[in-house]
Amino acid sequence: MQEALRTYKANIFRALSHPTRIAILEVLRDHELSARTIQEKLGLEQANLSQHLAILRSHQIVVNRKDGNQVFYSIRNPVLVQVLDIMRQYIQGSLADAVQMLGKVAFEASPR
Amino acid sequence: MQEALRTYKANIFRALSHPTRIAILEVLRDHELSARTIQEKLGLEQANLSQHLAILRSHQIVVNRKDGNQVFYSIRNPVLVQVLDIMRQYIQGSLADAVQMLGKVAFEASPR
DNA sequence: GCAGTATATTCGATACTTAGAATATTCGCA
DNA sequence: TGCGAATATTCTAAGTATCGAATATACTGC
Repeated sequence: MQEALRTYKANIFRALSHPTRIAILEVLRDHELSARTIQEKLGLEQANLSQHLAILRSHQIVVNRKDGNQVFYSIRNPVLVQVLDIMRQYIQGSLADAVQMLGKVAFEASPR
Repeated sequence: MQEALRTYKANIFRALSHPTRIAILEVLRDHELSARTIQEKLGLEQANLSQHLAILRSHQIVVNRKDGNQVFYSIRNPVLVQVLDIMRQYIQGSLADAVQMLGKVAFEASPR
Protein backbone atom coordinates (compact mmCIF):
# COMPACT_ATOMS: atom_id res chain seq x y z
CA MET A 1 0.00 0.00 0.00
CA GLN A 2 2.96 2.25 0.66
CA GLU A 3 3.72 2.21 -2.99
CA ALA A 4 0.19 3.11 -4.02
CA LEU A 5 0.16 6.03 -1.64
CA ARG A 6 3.45 7.31 -2.97
CA THR A 7 2.10 7.12 -6.46
CA TYR A 8 -0.96 9.02 -5.38
CA LYS A 9 1.18 11.70 -3.77
CA ALA A 10 3.47 11.85 -6.77
CA ASN A 11 0.47 12.31 -9.03
CA ILE A 12 -0.70 15.28 -7.05
CA PHE A 13 2.71 16.85 -7.30
CA ARG A 14 2.64 16.16 -11.00
CA ALA A 15 -0.70 17.91 -11.27
CA LEU A 16 0.94 20.94 -9.66
CA SER A 17 4.00 20.80 -11.87
CA HIS A 18 3.07 23.30 -14.53
CA PRO A 19 3.38 27.08 -14.36
CA THR A 20 -0.07 27.61 -15.80
CA ARG A 21 -1.65 25.37 -13.19
CA ILE A 22 0.23 27.17 -10.43
CA ALA A 23 -1.08 30.42 -11.84
CA ILE A 24 -4.63 29.08 -11.87
CA LEU A 25 -4.38 28.05 -8.24
CA GLU A 26 -2.95 31.42 -7.33
CA VAL A 27 -5.88 33.30 -8.80
CA LEU A 28 -8.30 30.85 -7.17
CA ARG A 29 -6.60 31.19 -3.84
CA ASP A 30 -9.15 33.44 -2.18
CA HIS A 31 -12.36 32.93 -4.14
CA GLU A 32 -14.00 31.01 -6.89
CA LEU A 33 -13.82 32.33 -10.43
CA SER A 34 -15.49 31.46 -13.71
CA ALA A 35 -13.37 29.79 -16.34
CA ARG A 36 -13.71 32.88 -18.50
CA THR A 37 -12.43 35.13 -15.76
CA ILE A 38 -9.45 32.90 -15.15
CA GLN A 39 -8.76 32.89 -18.85
CA GLU A 40 -8.80 36.67 -18.99
CA LYS A 41 -6.74 37.14 -15.88
CA LEU A 42 -4.05 34.84 -17.15
CA GLY A 43 -4.30 35.55 -20.85
CA LEU A 44 -4.63 31.95 -21.94
CA GLU A 45 -6.10 30.19 -24.95
CA GLN A 46 -9.54 28.90 -24.12
CA ALA A 47 -8.74 25.30 -24.99
CA ASN A 48 -5.49 25.37 -23.12
CA LEU A 49 -7.09 26.65 -19.94
CA SER A 50 -9.77 24.03 -20.22
CA GLN A 51 -7.18 21.31 -20.54
CA HIS A 52 -5.35 22.48 -17.46
CA LEU A 53 -8.59 22.74 -15.53
CA ALA A 54 -9.40 19.20 -16.58
CA ILE A 55 -6.13 18.03 -15.07
CA LEU A 56 -6.76 19.86 -11.82
CA ARG A 57 -10.29 18.48 -11.74
CA SER A 58 -9.19 14.94 -12.40
CA HIS A 59 -7.03 15.09 -9.30
CA GLN A 60 -9.81 16.76 -7.33
CA ILE A 61 -7.58 19.70 -6.61
CA VAL A 62 -10.23 21.97 -7.92
CA VAL A 63 -13.98 21.67 -7.86
CA ASN A 64 -16.57 23.25 -10.12
CA ARG A 65 -20.09 24.50 -9.95
CA LYS A 66 -22.23 25.36 -12.93
CA ASP A 67 -24.30 28.47 -12.95
CA GLY A 68 -26.24 28.93 -16.16
CA ASN A 69 -23.81 29.57 -18.87
CA GLN A 70 -20.75 29.58 -16.73
CA VAL A 71 -18.65 27.22 -14.69
CA PHE A 72 -17.12 28.46 -11.49
CA TYR A 73 -13.98 26.88 -10.15
CA SER A 74 -12.58 26.84 -6.67
CA ILE A 75 -9.93 25.04 -4.67
CA ARG A 76 -11.48 21.99 -3.03
CA ASN A 77 -9.38 21.63 0.07
CA PRO A 78 -7.87 24.66 1.80
CA VAL A 79 -4.94 22.52 2.91
CA LEU A 80 -3.77 22.80 -0.67
CA VAL A 81 -3.34 26.52 -0.16
CA GLN A 82 -1.11 25.72 2.78
CA VAL A 83 0.96 23.46 0.58
CA LEU A 84 1.44 26.34 -1.82
CA ASP A 85 2.28 28.72 1.00
CA ILE A 86 4.90 26.45 2.47
CA MET A 87 6.29 25.95 -0.98
CA ARG A 88 6.56 29.70 -1.32
CA GLN A 89 8.50 29.79 1.91
CA TYR A 90 10.71 26.98 0.70
CA ILE A 91 11.44 28.79 -2.51
CA GLN A 92 12.25 32.02 -0.78
CA GLY A 93 14.79 30.10 1.22
CA SER A 94 16.18 28.53 -1.91
CA LEU A 95 16.46 31.86 -3.64
CA ALA A 96 18.15 33.34 -0.61
CA ASP A 97 20.68 30.52 -0.69
CA ALA A 98 21.21 30.96 -4.38
CA VAL A 99 21.79 34.66 -3.99
CA GLN A 100 24.20 34.05 -1.18
CA MET A 101 26.11 31.47 -3.16
CA LEU A 102 26.38 33.73 -6.15
CA GLY A 103 27.49 36.51 -3.88
CA LYS A 104 25.25 38.93 -5.66
CA VAL A 105 21.63 39.88 -6.07
CA ALA A 106 20.27 37.90 -8.96
CA PHE A 107 16.61 38.64 -8.41
CA GLU A 108 14.73 41.79 -7.54
CA ALA A 109 13.54 42.33 -4.00
CA SER A 110 10.42 40.74 -2.53
CA PRO A 111 9.81 37.88 -4.93
CA ARG A 112 6.41 36.31 -4.77
CA MET B 1 9.14 37.85 -13.04
CA GLN B 2 5.92 36.30 -11.78
CA GLU B 3 6.12 33.87 -14.62
CA ALA B 4 9.69 32.85 -13.90
CA LEU B 5 8.86 32.18 -10.27
CA ARG B 6 5.89 30.07 -11.21
CA THR B 7 8.09 28.07 -13.51
CA TYR B 8 10.58 27.62 -10.73
CA LYS B 9 7.85 26.46 -8.38
CA ALA B 10 6.39 24.17 -11.01
CA ASN B 11 9.79 22.63 -11.58
CA ILE B 12 10.15 21.78 -7.94
CA PHE B 13 6.77 20.12 -7.95
CA ARG B 14 7.84 18.25 -11.04
CA ALA B 15 10.95 17.07 -9.25
CA LEU B 16 8.68 15.68 -6.55
CA SER B 17 6.30 14.05 -8.98
CA HIS B 18 7.63 10.53 -9.06
CA PRO B 19 6.94 7.76 -6.56
CA THR B 20 10.58 6.76 -6.39
CA ARG B 21 11.66 10.29 -5.57
CA ILE B 22 8.99 10.55 -2.89
CA ALA B 23 10.30 7.30 -1.46
CA ILE B 24 13.85 8.63 -1.48
CA LEU B 25 12.81 11.73 0.40
CA GLU B 26 10.89 9.64 2.89
CA VAL B 27 13.91 7.56 3.78
CA LEU B 28 16.06 10.69 3.97
CA ARG B 29 13.57 12.43 6.15
CA ASP B 30 15.42 12.03 9.45
CA HIS B 31 19.04 11.47 8.50
CA GLU B 32 21.48 11.28 5.67
CA LEU B 33 22.07 7.97 3.92
CA SER B 34 24.56 6.67 1.40
CA ALA B 35 23.33 6.02 -2.09
CA ARG B 36 23.93 2.34 -1.56
CA THR B 37 21.81 2.28 1.57
CA ILE B 38 18.99 4.07 -0.19
CA GLN B 39 19.24 1.63 -3.02
CA GLU B 40 18.99 -1.32 -0.68
CA LYS B 41 16.17 0.13 1.39
CA LEU B 42 14.11 0.79 -1.69
CA GLY B 43 15.19 -2.12 -3.84
CA LEU B 44 16.11 -0.06 -6.88
CA GLU B 45 18.43 -0.54 -9.82
CA GLN B 46 21.67 1.31 -9.22
CA ALA B 47 21.42 3.41 -12.38
CA ASN B 48 17.82 4.24 -11.77
CA LEU B 49 18.46 5.49 -8.26
CA SER B 50 21.37 7.53 -9.50
CA GLN B 51 19.19 9.16 -12.13
CA HIS B 52 16.54 10.07 -9.60
CA LEU B 53 19.16 11.43 -7.24
CA ALA B 54 20.52 13.51 -10.10
CA ILE B 55 17.10 15.05 -10.59
CA LEU B 56 16.74 15.84 -6.90
CA ARG B 57 20.25 17.27 -6.87
CA SER B 58 19.68 19.40 -9.92
CA HIS B 59 16.81 21.10 -8.12
CA GLN B 60 18.85 21.38 -4.94
CA ILE B 61 16.26 19.43 -3.05
CA VAL B 62 18.94 17.11 -1.88
CA VAL B 63 22.56 17.72 -1.09
CA ASN B 64 25.47 15.33 -1.06
CA ARG B 65 28.73 14.81 0.74
CA LYS B 66 31.44 12.44 -0.36
CA ASP B 67 33.17 10.28 2.14
CA GLY B 68 35.77 8.06 0.61
CA ASN B 69 34.05 5.62 -1.57
CA GLN B 70 30.56 6.65 -0.71
CA VAL B 71 28.23 9.56 -1.30
CA PHE B 72 25.87 10.54 1.46
CA TYR B 73 22.65 12.30 0.64
CA SER B 74 20.45 14.47 2.78
CA ILE B 75 17.55 16.86 2.39
CA ARG B 76 18.92 20.37 1.98
CA ASN B 77 16.15 22.46 3.44
CA PRO B 78 13.98 21.16 6.28
CA VAL B 79 11.08 23.20 4.97
CA LEU B 80 10.82 20.57 2.28
CA VAL B 81 9.94 18.06 4.97
CA GLN B 82 7.13 20.35 6.00
CA VAL B 83 5.90 20.45 2.44
CA LEU B 84 5.76 16.67 2.46
CA ASP B 85 4.02 16.63 5.83
CA ILE B 86 1.34 19.04 4.77
CA MET B 87 0.93 17.07 1.61
CA ARG B 88 0.37 13.99 3.73
CA GLN B 89 -2.30 15.83 5.63
CA TYR B 90 -3.85 16.95 2.37
CA ILE B 91 -3.93 13.44 1.06
CA GLN B 92 -5.45 12.04 4.21
CA GLY B 93 -8.23 14.55 3.73
CA SER B 94 -8.63 13.55 0.13
CA LEU B 95 -8.75 9.90 0.96
CA ALA B 96 -11.28 10.54 3.69
CA ASP B 97 -13.45 12.36 1.16
CA ALA B 98 -13.04 9.59 -1.35
CA VAL B 99 -13.98 6.97 1.19
CA GLN B 100 -16.97 8.97 2.23
CA MET B 101 -18.09 9.38 -1.35
CA LEU B 102 -17.72 5.74 -2.08
CA GLY B 103 -19.52 4.95 1.09
CA LYS B 104 -17.00 2.28 1.89
CA VAL B 105 -13.49 1.76 3.13
CA ALA B 106 -11.19 1.57 0.14
CA PHE B 107 -7.90 1.85 2.00
CA GLU B 108 -6.62 0.37 5.21
CA ALA B 109 -6.49 2.44 8.33
CA SER B 110 -3.71 4.95 9.13
CA PRO B 111 -2.23 5.44 5.68
CA ARG B 112 1.15 7.00 5.55
C1' DG C 1 -35.94 26.73 -32.86
C1' DC C 2 -31.81 29.78 -33.71
C1' DA C 3 -27.85 32.76 -32.69
C1' DG C 4 -24.42 33.57 -29.56
C1' DT C 5 -21.55 32.88 -25.55
C1' DA C 6 -19.10 29.71 -22.41
C1' DT C 7 -16.83 25.60 -21.79
C1' DA C 8 -15.09 20.87 -22.91
C1' DT C 9 -13.11 17.34 -25.87
C1' DT C 10 -10.47 15.37 -29.60
C1' DC C 11 -6.58 15.29 -32.64
C1' DG C 12 -1.93 15.45 -34.26
C1' DA C 13 2.78 17.23 -33.93
C1' DT C 14 6.53 18.02 -30.92
C1' DA C 15 8.95 17.74 -26.67
C1' DC C 16 9.92 15.63 -22.26
C1' DT C 17 10.38 11.53 -18.92
C1' DT C 18 11.48 7.11 -17.64
C1' DA C 19 13.68 2.49 -17.27
C1' DG C 20 17.41 -0.51 -17.97
C1' DA C 21 21.73 -1.75 -20.41
C1' DA C 22 26.21 -0.42 -21.15
C1' DT C 23 29.95 2.33 -19.93
C1' DA C 24 32.70 5.67 -17.31
C1' DT C 25 34.60 7.70 -13.15
C1' DT C 26 36.38 7.76 -8.50
C1' DC C 27 38.32 5.99 -4.49
C1' DG C 28 40.59 2.66 -1.20
C1' DC C 29 43.57 -0.91 -0.56
C1' DA C 30 46.62 -4.85 -1.46
C1' DT D 1 49.93 -0.32 -10.18
C1' DG D 2 45.76 -2.53 -10.61
C1' DC D 3 41.38 -4.63 -8.73
C1' DG D 4 36.94 -4.08 -6.76
C1' DA D 5 33.30 -1.42 -4.82
C1' DA D 6 30.37 2.75 -5.14
C1' DT D 7 28.43 6.02 -7.91
C1' DA D 8 27.45 8.72 -12.21
C1' DT D 9 26.59 9.29 -17.12
C1' DT D 10 25.09 8.14 -21.75
C1' DC D 11 22.07 5.89 -24.89
C1' DT D 12 17.77 4.18 -26.63
C1' DA D 13 13.02 2.72 -26.78
C1' DA D 14 8.57 3.41 -24.93
C1' DG D 15 5.45 6.18 -22.70
C1' DT D 16 3.47 10.70 -21.39
C1' DA D 17 2.57 15.81 -21.58
C1' DT D 18 1.79 19.95 -24.00
C1' DC D 19 0.05 23.14 -27.38
C1' DG D 20 -3.12 25.10 -30.85
C1' DA D 21 -6.66 24.05 -34.22
C1' DA D 22 -10.92 22.16 -34.95
C1' DT D 23 -15.02 20.53 -33.20
C1' DA D 24 -18.61 19.39 -29.82
C1' DT D 25 -21.76 20.42 -26.04
C1' DA D 26 -24.63 23.24 -23.04
C1' DC D 27 -27.08 27.05 -21.81
C1' DT D 28 -29.52 31.87 -22.55
C1' DG D 29 -32.45 34.98 -24.67
C1' DC D 30 -35.07 36.12 -28.41
